Amino acid sequence: MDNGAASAKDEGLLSRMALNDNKAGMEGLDRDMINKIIMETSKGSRFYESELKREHQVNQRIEKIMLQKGQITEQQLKKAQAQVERVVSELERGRDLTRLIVHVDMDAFYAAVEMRDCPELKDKPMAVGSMSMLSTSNYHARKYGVRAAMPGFIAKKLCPNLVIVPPNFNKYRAVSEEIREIFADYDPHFQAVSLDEAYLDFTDHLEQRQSWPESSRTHRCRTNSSPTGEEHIEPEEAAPEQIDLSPVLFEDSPNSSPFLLSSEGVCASGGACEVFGTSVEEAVKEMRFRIEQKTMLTASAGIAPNMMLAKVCSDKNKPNGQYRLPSTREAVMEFVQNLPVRKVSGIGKVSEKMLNALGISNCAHLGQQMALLSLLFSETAWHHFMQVSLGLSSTYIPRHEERKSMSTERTFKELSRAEEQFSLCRELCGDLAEDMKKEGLKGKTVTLKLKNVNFEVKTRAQTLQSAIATLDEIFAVAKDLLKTEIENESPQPLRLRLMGVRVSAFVSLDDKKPLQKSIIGFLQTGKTDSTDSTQEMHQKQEKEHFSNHSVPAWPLAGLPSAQKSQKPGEGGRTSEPQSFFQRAHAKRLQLQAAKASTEEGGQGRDASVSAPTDGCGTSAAPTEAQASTSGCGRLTSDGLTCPVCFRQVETTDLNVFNEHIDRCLGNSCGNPNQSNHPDSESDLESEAECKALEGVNRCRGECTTESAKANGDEESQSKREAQPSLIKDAHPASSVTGANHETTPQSSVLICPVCQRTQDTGDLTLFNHHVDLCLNQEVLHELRGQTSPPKDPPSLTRNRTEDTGHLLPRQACKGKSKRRDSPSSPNPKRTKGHGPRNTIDKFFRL
DNA sequence: CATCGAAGGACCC
DNA sequence: CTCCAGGGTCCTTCGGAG
Repeated sequence: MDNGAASAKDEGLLSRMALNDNKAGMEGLDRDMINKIIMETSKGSRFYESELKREHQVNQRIEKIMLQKGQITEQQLKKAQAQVERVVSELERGRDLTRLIVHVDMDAFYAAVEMRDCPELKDKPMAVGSMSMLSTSNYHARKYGVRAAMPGFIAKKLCPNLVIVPPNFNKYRAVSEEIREIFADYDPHFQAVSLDEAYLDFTDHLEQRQSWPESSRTHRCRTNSSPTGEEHIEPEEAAPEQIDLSPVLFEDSPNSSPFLLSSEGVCASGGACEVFGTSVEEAVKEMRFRIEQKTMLTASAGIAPNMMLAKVCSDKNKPNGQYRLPSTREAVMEFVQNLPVRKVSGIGKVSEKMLNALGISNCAHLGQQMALLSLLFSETAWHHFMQVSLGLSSTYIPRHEERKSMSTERTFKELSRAEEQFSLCRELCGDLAEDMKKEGLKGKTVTLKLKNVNFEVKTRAQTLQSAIATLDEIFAVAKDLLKTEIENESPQPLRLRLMGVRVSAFVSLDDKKPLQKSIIGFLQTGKTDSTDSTQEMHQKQEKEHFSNHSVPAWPLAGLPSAQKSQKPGEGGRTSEPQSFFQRAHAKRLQLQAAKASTEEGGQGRDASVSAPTDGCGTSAAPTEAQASTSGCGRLTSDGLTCPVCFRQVETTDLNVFNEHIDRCLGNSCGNPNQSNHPDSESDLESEAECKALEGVNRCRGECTTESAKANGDEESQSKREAQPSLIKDAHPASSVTGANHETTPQSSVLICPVCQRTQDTGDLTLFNHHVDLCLNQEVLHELRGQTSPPKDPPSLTRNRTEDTGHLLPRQACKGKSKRRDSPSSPNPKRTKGHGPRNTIDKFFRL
């Protein structure tokens, strides 16, 4: 093709194909050269054509939007502007700068782990992945333009010397466990985003930290020589007990006692000590320091008043650094003004391009164009944009909820023969069934995913009456779906390059009555930390889940075909009550913490954080040290040391070594997460158990899916029950729901999660009523700027319809406002207008 | 007319 | 020589069943 046409095409393609130097470690490279190579390598491939096509579609979307934009009248814009301003002030009113949210992110995680375990890789450009796809690359490789999500063969063109190491997830998982233990010390409710990333709320920790003696903020440098031989090289024969491997003072081990510290504090030989201050920065530094000491890997962190900002901040000083954004409106606004929209989590390539087309590239523009955006995008989308532009986002870190689906997919050369396709399908179903079994899942929907050699993806789903879980059951459905597709293509065979099977719409497996768990779970979370309550025991099976999805943020996922039709007057009534609920919970925890610390120096809850005298047994000592995978792969004269079995593996071949680790992990803890749910309430003696319990608490939702398996028969249901207060609204009609409600907390007592008082009733309706009242008061309290103490029971009848009050008053957690009953709202159930309108809801409306 | 399931996408890591 | 992953979540649109 001639240059003109080609370049024009490339121009558009670049946005999809070109490397985006969004990531750290890519400054100052010859981007043009790199892009040229990428293009030349891709040209003509099916993938390339596919991208071209998508690019085209995006362009059409943009054209459409531009067209709509052109038809907007002054009138409309003006009206929109007013509307926007209203929302802004509402959001502004709810701005919360009191929290200290931290986002931690390991640097080039997978690559770093591999480098740590194989020093030879240290000075070479390397990446983890395969010839077809890289997961991550080290900083050395990034200089060549090699980065995550880039196929290996292209990376090789950019950097012929690139070493590609196959990923070993089990190892990363093990390391991840280590850092999570540290995270838990600062926020037992932290949310793990992925193996190497997490959000933590440091607020409580900081509060307690203020009164900590210096000894509690002192940490020892590891004296072991690192495989990488980085810092102080030390004699091999490190301490026999490796006490020096673990930070001197910290919860889980006797080592953490100040006494021990002092004894070692002498820092006899080379064992230097680090003392950290009481500020957030210091606390975060300390955390990073500990991570490095323990795993020999570095992490970066961002400190800000909310999740979205923290995330952006953690990227600021990426390799091994941290950045704090002051908790003042001015600082936040200024920070946001210059923030490129693409940096915001949730705004990807497509969104960026569309916004760019509207002349919006940074958040300042975003704010300026809100009126326009509100007319061109869906409510969910523009609300999100609005929050971003104001530097607002969730200040409450939600724990992960239970998984919603499970799947397996595989890419292969080209598969056109039906028999092979069927057998592959069966194989996938088998794998999936196996995985599901591990977590005790059963689902009603089976989805078959197919991608042909032209990269066109197609999904076909079918929902059954009842949930299934076995190979045969899944295959029976998947097979039909596949068959239909094959027949559909008739004479022509399906030329597949990928096939996947997914199961969703989980239902509580086995005996457990679906419902109750959430209720009980919720109630119990109330006293989650009171270590003695027997309820604790049950709680592990329930996952409290405030239903909230406050997932990070997704702006215009689907295209927001500017529905200008969206009557402003009708708009989002949904508020995210959840936030209130969660806040109530959070607040409660805070109170407890405060109480605990004043009374006992934090014996119960947070023992892990504040207590050198931690009550959790003594067996812990070795835990941190030994568990450390950092010792892993330590090259010795004749091999590597397995971090799991601690045996020498006679090999220098990383792959062999990794396989060994896999085996060990497979045996010992096939499923670390689900393996230790303390079922007996008796043994809490060993620290290990304490930990396990703690893990249950904090992982609830994230990893306890198995024991807590999906509740409810349908998600809607589970959401509905998330909140006790809503229960009363449950439609009796729904047999399922109704039935579920019956399953009242048998042995446990009803304790109001808000006021903490035990309620003298077994009747959930009554109880819910009480909770509602409490909640309402709390909400009122907050809305009034807490000037007025809990006042009389909120008028349950009041109902101002006036303003279509959008957005929740305070922290608007990510979008999802448009749904009539925002799933994230504490009031999950669809209160179809009738019935006692949820009281919480009412509040939001005024 | 409100709800729901299916299909297609965007995004994240 | 080999020519772009896999696991998830959520949003939006659309059409048919209730």
